[in-house]
Amino acid sequence: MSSSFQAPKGVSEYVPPRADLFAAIRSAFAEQARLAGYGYLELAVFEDTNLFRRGVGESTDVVSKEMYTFEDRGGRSLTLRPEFTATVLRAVLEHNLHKQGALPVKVWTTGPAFRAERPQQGRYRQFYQLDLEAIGTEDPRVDAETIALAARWYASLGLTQVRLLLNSLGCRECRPGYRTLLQEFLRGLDLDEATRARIEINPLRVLDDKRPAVQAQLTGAPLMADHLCAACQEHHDRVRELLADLGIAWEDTPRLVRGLDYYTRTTYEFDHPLLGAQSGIGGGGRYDGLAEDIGGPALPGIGFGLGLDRTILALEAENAGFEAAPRCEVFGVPLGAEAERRLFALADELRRAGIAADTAFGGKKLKGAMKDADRSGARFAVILGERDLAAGEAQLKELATGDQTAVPLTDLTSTLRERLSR
RNA sequence: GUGGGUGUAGCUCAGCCGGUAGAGCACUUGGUUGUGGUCCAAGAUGUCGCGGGUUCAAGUCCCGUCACUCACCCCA
Repeated sequence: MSSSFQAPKGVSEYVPPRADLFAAIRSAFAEQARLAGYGYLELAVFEDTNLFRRGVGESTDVVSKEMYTFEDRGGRSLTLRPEFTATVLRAVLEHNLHKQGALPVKVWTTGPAFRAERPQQGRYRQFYQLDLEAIGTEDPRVDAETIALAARWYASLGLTQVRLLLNSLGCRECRPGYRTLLQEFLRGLDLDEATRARIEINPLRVLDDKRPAVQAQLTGAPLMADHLCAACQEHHDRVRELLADLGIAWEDTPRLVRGLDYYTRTTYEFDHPLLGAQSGIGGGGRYDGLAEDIGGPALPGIGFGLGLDRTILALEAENAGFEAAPRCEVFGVPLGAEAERRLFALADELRRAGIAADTAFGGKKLKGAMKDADRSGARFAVILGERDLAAGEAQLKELATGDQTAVPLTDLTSTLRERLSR
């Protein structure tokens, strides 16, 4: 019997044991970020609507039809963040992080984002991302560093089928000319009305249309890769050289375009072949004009957003074997009130020693408490009854093998620590 | 947002041409007065997603609605 209510349409929620996996992969990312010198940010979940209008771009689908926008009691227009980069950059500028220390400012954050799309597996109205940004330098080494960080994280989770799709979208010097060239080409094709409208608003997007009928017509389309200016070409070559130095594989994907207007130069996507239509598990790129677009100084930057929901799905699809640390290693089975007190204290002592411990609650009989021990996933059960108390010992049972030995009560913690490390 | 598919026990699902709801797993209890997982026996569990309609009778047919899901679109 559930209540009269359910979570709003398309909101992804996690409960144990899946939520424990969710927390564990986020912790694994935090460690990667720390090792590479990225600081943590805790930020606003909603913003002035204009931040996204100007940052993400009016011509994008995200801004034009997918934002959760509302008016607060003071009549201000606010929007639940549909992505992280605009918020992170706004916060970095607002808190003057770019003036306080060395550039680039290296930061990361995580949490929910919101888009009003029709939900399906891997696409939710409330979804979760990891976001990492390096702000304040054009050095191609930060492009490679951020890409490598994401790739190392995927690898640390045991994922082996993640593909890195790489492209360069040029800059304010070379893209306008290419854009015009592409528009001229596209106008000559046989396309539906919505796509023709897109040619005028956001022509690059037409390139990664998935429909075969459209792709077939695109074979001779001009590509950004053939029209990069000298500086962008040099930058792109350097990034690829650095990735190769690190042994990170990628696929040059000249048709790759991302749906957010701010991207310049390096643009990429992490893709997982087992996830169907929602195969993009992460993506990012450089946004050298974004800071100015939102009214700030000229500060180049690069970063990515990685989807936690889709990463969980990828882990499950690959059966990757990454597991959260166990919630219980030792389970106390008490028989009687005195044993309950002693094992309650033992659990506390074990936890202080860094060992996950739990005990049966509710005055269960031996059989029921042993069943709880089994279900807890613990390696060891500590059984304590009148007889054992009288003898000053407890029964230590290894659940997988059934081997049971008596251990003096005073030696329990040290014995468990020793046996668990084997 | 567009076009399909599916909603039956905690989970996975069966349920024929409308006739008053089932299986496996999980769960509870017992076989075991101090031993789980295996085995044996017994038991409990459903607003058949929700609302309306047709009918003597609806899980089954019709309409609506909600949720999930597949593709497009979008992107994480």
